[in-house]
Amino acid sequence: MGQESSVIHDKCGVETTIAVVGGKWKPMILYALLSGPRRFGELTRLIPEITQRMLTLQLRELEEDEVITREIYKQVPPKVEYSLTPLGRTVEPILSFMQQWGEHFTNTRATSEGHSRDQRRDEL
Amino acid sequence: MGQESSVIHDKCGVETTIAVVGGKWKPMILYALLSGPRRFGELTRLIPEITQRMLTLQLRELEEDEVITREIYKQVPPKVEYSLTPLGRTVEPILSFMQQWGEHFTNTRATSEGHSRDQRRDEL
DNA sequence: CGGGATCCAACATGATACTG
DNA sequence: CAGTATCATGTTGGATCCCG
Repeated sequence: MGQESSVIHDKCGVETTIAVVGGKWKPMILYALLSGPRRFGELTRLIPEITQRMLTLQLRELEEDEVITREIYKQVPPKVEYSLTPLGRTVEPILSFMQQWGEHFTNTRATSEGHSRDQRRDEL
Repeated sequence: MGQESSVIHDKCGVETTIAVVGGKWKPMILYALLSGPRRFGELTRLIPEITQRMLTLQLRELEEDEVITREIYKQVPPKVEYSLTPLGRTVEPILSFMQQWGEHFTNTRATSEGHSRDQRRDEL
């Protein structure tokens, strides 16, 4: 009883996943960290389009989510290294799945026809 | 040569996936459609918090991405039905993976400690 | 019933300059 | 080097009213 419409209160893990690994920059940041610890400056060079501001903000969020760690070496000039946590390493498979589905999606649509909603997701 | 920094131009499928199934409403809409075709009014009842405007916008995007179809029955009062396309049905597994990773993430963090970034993703 | 049109608030992101 | 601070803009979502 009470399932009259079975309303969806599906604040599901999907949202969580998107919140943690989604967005414009986090996938690239995480991808950059898969190969090992990186310094702030390295990340800006690996992801040239990102601003310092956004990199800082995204790194702080990832850190708060315990997906990465931030290690400060007390020295001059300053050195800070970012690394994936064990939890952070579990993102690799999910990113991989999302990547694959995204490519499948793009390929499927590319075959049958070619119109696009925003600025062509497959442009680069 | 030329791979000096191996810059990440990873406008990868991850972004595509997020663009198609991500966001605040699309997962719920897709979930609602997994069980079969739904009318506009049904969807608003299944997802009470969504506004008509957002439901319309999201449905249009999903339609343009060929994830769903929109069938208009010419009659009075008007009747419109939304259904998943075959491509749309392929989202089920990826949504499932994202769901599972999101729950794993939440559980992992819940055990060791309890602080949160935004308004607790696991609140409901 | 199933929207479209308009206006507005909130948030995400960008540009630029400055600092310990 | 690794940020912070400030300001401007873009994008998203909500509220409300109207229409075939």
